Amino acid sequence: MSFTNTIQAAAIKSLEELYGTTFSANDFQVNETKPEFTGDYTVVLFSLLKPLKESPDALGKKLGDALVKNNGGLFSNYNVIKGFLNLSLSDATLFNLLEENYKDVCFGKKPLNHKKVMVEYSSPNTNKPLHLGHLRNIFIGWSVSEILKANGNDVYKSSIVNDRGIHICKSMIAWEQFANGDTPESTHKKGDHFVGDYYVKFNDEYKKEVKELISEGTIEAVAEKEAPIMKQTQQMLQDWEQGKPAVIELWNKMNGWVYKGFDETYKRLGADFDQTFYESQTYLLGKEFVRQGLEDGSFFRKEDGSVWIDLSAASLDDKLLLRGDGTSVYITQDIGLVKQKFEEYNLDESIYVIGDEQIHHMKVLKEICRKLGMTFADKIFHLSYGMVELTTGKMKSREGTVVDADDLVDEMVDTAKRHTEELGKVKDFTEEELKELYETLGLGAMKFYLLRVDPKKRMIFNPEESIDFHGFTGPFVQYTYARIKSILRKLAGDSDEQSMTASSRNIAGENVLPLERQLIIFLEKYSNVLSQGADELNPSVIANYVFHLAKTYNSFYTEHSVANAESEEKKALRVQLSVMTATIIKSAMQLLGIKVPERM
RNA sequence: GGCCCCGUAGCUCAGUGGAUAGAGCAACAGCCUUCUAAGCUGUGGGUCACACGUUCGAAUCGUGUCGGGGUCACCA
Repeated sequence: MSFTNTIQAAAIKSLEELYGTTFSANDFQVNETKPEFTGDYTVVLFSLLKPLKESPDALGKKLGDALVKNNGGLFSNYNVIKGFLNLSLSDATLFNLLEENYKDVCFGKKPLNHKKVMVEYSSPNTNKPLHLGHLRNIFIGWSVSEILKANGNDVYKSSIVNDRGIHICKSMIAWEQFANGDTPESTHKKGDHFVGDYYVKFNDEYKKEVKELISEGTIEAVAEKEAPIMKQTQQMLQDWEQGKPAVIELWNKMNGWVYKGFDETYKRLGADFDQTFYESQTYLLGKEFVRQGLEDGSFFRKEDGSVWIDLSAASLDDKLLLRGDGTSVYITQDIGLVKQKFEEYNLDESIYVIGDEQIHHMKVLKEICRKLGMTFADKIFHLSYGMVELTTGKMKSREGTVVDADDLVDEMVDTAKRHTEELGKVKDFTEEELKELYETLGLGAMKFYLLRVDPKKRMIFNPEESIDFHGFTGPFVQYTYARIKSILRKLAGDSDEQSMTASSRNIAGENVLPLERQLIIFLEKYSNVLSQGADELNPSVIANYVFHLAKTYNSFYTEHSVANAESEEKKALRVQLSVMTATIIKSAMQLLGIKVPERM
């Protein structure tokens, strides 16, 4: 229960004693007091005035008096401005809050819900390397998984690899025709980039052939179908489905190159999966499923042999499930996979991290499951996130405006290196330590940048201005952490951390200063933010919180000294505040997949 | 055209019923002999797209208009 709720419960109790009727949480609001007013929490009185036939001032005074008197010193005093009753917490309350929170955060409080959830994310095609869009997807998927875990759920991270289909054959054909036996090893290229180059090569060649045919008098639509390289590709897809050994061998070889490249990138990004599904397997499940559905009359066949489902009941159009020639379409494998997921893992929820362009697709998938009486239809959740666009418009691979994931990471790590060298604070670091620090900072900046925005919203990335290292950024938060650790290292010289953080209870005589008060109250909110992040499946909630926490600490830090505090008691309090802040920063950043350095 | 999402400072974004709408960047002015200046403090910057409505109270809820995007494939 959050502290706001505690206060509301106290207010309800007081109101009931004062007026002899019952009240509920919906009758009035309790908020945090705005900084320009005195107080910590505010009871908004307006909604109570009419039913109680009171004036704002009279009600404020009655309720304020009662709250101060009846809660064992919870509040020190109050003030009433217009319809707002502002309550100030007593120092004793603040110490208690800190103490309780300290125990929860530093020694762990396990939340209650215990759902089995699968989070599917990344889901790349094996014909080209990962790009900026994948990065947003990967960071959101990974972070949401960790946030759900931190709230006590069993989470399986999964990925579906789109490893078959005409687009995969395109890069295969191009390699066969133009590579002269080159490999990633022989060209010293990362496998996914190597294969991606042949995908581009295919498109160049295809365009050339179409143009040639048109110049020979073929009309465009025909030329597009008749271009020799396209016909060869279609033939290859058929050969693949029939399992022709040479094609399968090539397919395995090239996908192997791509996986090696992906693994490298995932490793660097810190992304991991408990289960990887392959479309080359799930599409067979889907086909089998369609066969059954056709038998029991859930689906129908048109004259050309294609198979459909009627979704008019959900006011959607008929949906194609299998082509006339028996090959499967995009949604066919999805149906196979959804069934497999729920049957094998007994899930309470299956979350798909997919772009918002596929909202309709996911709606259709859900509707198909529902129509087929699959009980898990309502446990499918599409976590749709907005596309990442560039200031110059959309990313298009054909126009070469795609921001490559590996390139961007390299660039960020380089920038981190440059900044660090300019500041020159870690000259005593070894090569290894420096390398690690640059990765921590570069990736931290990038992840924070992509996660601080609400996933649902589209976001715009300006490739000209590189991602910042100042202000509302990962490195800002990392820096705050490093500064705290620096203080604690110095203090650890005279006493160990245990006794440093022992207790602030014996400082009751001291006044808690405004900046200390602010920190204590802000720290208390963390557990709420955690559950909010899980409820909304939204890492940006965490990112925003941890930034404000760091900001609050920095203000405190510049005003008050920890090591040279006015008294030993003050020092104990400030050490405890520092330890708490560092612990929460580390934990929150971990949920975003961001490491924090001891020094920077 | 139908359905869905979005519109808040010059830019990138917070803020889903409460007080004078906030941050970061950019601009300007200050702060390092004291725990790390990747920091802190301050100044300027707003018709919360527009209109009407609901409410004691609306950026937030409802309706409509305008503007931007997505989608409605035998592409994935």
